[in-house]
Amino acid sequence: MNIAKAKRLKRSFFNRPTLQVAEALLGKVVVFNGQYGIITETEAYFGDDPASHAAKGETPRTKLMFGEAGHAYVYLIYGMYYCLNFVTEKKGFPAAVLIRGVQLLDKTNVHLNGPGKLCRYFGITKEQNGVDIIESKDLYVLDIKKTCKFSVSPRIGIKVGLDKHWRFLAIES
DNA sequence: ACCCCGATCGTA
DNA sequence: ACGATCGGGGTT
Repeated sequence: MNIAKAKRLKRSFFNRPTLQVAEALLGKVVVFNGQYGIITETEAYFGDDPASHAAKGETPRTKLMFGEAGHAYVYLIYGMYYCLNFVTEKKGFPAAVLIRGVQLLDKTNVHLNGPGKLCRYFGITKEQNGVDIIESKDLYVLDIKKTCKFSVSPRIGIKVGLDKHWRFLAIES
């Protein structure tokens, strides 16, 4: 895996239908402060889906989901865990992809399975909320041009929108 | 000012 | 199965 030659994902990658982005992010590498994680699990939240934070309209917290694609949306959940999302689709349309799991590049035996574990290990907090991952020197995603086999399922930890199979899980090789 | 609850996780 | 822990957002 030639990380050194890998290029960052451009805004156009994120500025398209959220389900496409959620699927395409599998196998890409999220980078934060020199730490590398191969994305293994994602979930899509967009439009008027009742499970989305933005379902009831734009608020101070959710305004990022309505903003330009390619920004980080980080929120605190259950008073103790942060969750990392990447905003997708055109400005004005609320959408984001939740990063639920990564495999560490340099510790292949460590699998951070769960959005809270991922942020805790990487040290991602509210500080990263709103970061432009196309321009940031600290937080971005590398395109290693790998296509993944994957399965889909309902999203985790929600009580509504369970009819939508918008969770994408890379199949172990 | 108050109340409810959540895109989770570790322990039991 | 359940408790920890706290901010967002709606209601009084």
